[in-house]
Amino acid sequence: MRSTPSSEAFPAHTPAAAQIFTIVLSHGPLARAEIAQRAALSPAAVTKAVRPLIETGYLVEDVDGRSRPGLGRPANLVRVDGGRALFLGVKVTGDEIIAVLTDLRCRIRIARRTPLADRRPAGVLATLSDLVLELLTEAEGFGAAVKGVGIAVSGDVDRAEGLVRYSPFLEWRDVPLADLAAMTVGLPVTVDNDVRALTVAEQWFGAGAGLSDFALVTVGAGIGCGLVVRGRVVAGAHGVAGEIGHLSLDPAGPRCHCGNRGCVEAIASESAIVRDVRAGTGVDVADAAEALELAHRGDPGARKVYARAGWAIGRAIGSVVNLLGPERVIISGEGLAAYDLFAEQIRDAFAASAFGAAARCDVRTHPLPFEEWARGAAATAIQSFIASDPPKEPKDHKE
Amino acid sequence: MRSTPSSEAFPAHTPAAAQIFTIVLSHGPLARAEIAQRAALSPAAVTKAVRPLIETGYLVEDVDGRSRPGLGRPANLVRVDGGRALFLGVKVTGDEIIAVLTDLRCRIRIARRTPLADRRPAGVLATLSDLVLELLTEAEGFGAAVKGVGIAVSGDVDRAEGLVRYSPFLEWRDVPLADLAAMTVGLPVTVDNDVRALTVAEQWFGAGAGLSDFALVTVGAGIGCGLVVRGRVVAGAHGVAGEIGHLSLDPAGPRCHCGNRGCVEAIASESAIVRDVRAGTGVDVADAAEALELAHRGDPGARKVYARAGWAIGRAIGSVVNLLGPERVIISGEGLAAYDLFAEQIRDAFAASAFGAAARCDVRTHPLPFEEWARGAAATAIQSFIASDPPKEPKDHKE
DNA sequence: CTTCTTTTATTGACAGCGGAAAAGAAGTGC
DNA sequence: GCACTTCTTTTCCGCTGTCAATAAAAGAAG
Repeated sequence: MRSTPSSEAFPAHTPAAAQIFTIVLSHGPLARAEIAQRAALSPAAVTKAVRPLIETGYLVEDVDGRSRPGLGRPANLVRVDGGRALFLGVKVTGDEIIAVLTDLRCRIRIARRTPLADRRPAGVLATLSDLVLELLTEAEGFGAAVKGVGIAVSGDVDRAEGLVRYSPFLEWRDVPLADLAAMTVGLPVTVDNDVRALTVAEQWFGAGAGLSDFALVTVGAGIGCGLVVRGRVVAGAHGVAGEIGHLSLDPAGPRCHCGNRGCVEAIASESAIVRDVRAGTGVDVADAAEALELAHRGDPGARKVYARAGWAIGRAIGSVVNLLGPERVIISGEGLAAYDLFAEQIRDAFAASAFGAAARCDVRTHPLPFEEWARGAAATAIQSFIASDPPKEPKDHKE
Repeated sequence: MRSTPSSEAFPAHTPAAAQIFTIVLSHGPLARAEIAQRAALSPAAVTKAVRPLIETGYLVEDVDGRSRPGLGRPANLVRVDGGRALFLGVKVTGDEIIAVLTDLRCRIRIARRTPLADRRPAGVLATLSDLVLELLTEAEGFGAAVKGVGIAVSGDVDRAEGLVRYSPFLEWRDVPLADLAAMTVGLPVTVDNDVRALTVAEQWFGAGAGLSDFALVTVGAGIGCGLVVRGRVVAGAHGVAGEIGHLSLDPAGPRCHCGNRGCVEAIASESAIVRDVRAGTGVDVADAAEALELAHRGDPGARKVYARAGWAIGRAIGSVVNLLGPERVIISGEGLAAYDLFAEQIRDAFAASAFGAAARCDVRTHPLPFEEWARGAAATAIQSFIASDPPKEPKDHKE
């Protein structure tokens, strides 16, 4: 069976051990006693679960970790040894592939991007494999094995099956990407929707760490949303969830490619902003960057467009908050470059639409460098590795 | 401790046993083998978990239950003995209290309603206690003990604490209703938001049985929504969730009491419909029933108002579906009396706004007699009883 | 400097849950 | 009656996590 080279499995046989590891992963060095509290387990159980993880090197005792200068015996802190394992994260967009090599703590060691010539599955797979193999050879210098590969694709993705059901940008339908990729790279492969992948990264290593209910809103070429409810990323019964971009906010608004009017994406996506800035100012801006510059130079027409985008985003966040009551909403994405232009409108529109106690929700931003999407993919690989929630193993194709 | 008379606890000590009981409760008579499948347990585990439940009388073997006329040994079906325990469900509205006595399968045995003179906590509590005690004496004829009381209140309710944080209709703030009621009735009391309570009833005994992801939309005096994600009712980090009524659909729409424009409630609630029918027809209809009659008689102005309400409801459902991807949406509530007037618009607006695979969601209606809200409250009591998720016990006030 | 208090960590005994395998039970078809 | 199938139960067993007791590592108190 388990034919992958050097693939001793992760020694968290029990769900509790995986939970403990995840807690330590998200919350830095921790005392066993505190782990016990957070996991609602007895200290003894923690000791026993931690031991094999230390013996295999996934956890280490923090030597200088002497905390609590007050009473009692000081705690022996435990943390995850990031260098113990490596992972690859790959984000496939319509015109390029971004790949990162991360450690077990999802810290990026190397990042690479390659333009994508051919969007068809075979073409993507070829480019992807080259990039992955390149990173795999480079990874050899880091003294740890690569334990898994995560791939993030926008669209309707079935993670359990490793199947890309439909991706509009790539024009794919029912591509068994996990199996295909696993065959060429010889490692376990996890495939997930890009926004959900980013949400996992945020949940474990970012602004959502420790929260059981939060939402991640991405603003950029599209408007996306990842949802975490009771500590789990929402995937929806049909693999579709968080489609915040097509909430319709104004029946008199601009037409959207989805057929409706006044969708958030039809108002606040990059292409919508470029279109509206052109129409509103007469200046023939070529892309989002130029539109942004025009607004930053103070052009009132352009600023108005951004203000409206902020209104739409704030309204959309209000809808999410009213429906799910998250503890926090994290706004991220390339669109944050324009944040100063619509921060106020987002806040106002959110405050106006949030109902009752939902308004207590903490709305904040989190910058998102371009490798972040690929890092999200790596996070899903780490998640699969820990859960031993078997990703697509190279060989056996079970059903 | 456990001082409640005749309160031998429910003998499902393990989560698995509670899960098994819930499965049998929702899915009628079942063979142990099928229970094992649904619960992802071994048949042996089911046998062992079922035995004490049968010994205590909560489950019974269906004598005539010989299924599967085909091959193999016929199954011995097991079902919940509804008559083994009784529960009370109470719904508190602004001007009346509705109470039902149900059995363990949440079938209504008696229903009562009493007008409410005084909305202040003390007044409500007095009326509620009278009604509950009346039902408790009547319950003595049914040969089973009442095991718990559920109370449903609209607004912001913290079920874990049994606390009504804020109820606009009652003008309550931070009323520890569960403790207060438990003291006067001497039984465990569960307090929950009314829509969530109804959602529990739907999840266990109604159109949501067996589904892990669905939404319940109630149309009536207000527009509410209960959400079930991965088999659990969503309560939100701050106790607010499913506030579908204040999704804003049209910035040019009618003003809502929440301060916004074009909220679903400002278009499709009973009061909004009455207001708009008056304005649109010139007929001074007194209430929703008259408005409905006018529309049913074919008045085009009135019909238009209902059509617009249908549009708003369909849009709201579309938003829920885009965000959460439920398997099914159940439309219910007193507003269903007008369903023939806006069914088409709901369907169309939903279809137009649902994105991609989310459109596969099954949207259906489910009638809702007036006692149903109280039945929802009883369902929460049953849920607390099974989970032994301790509701508010009469005596000890821990924390 | 010794002793007490406080908190953390570990150990070993133990209970209980759930699985595997095998046997038993209750039918149909031949 | 016999073979076959499927459901149910029994027995045994491993494993997980709790409990209670103990060790360990400090500061505080006298």
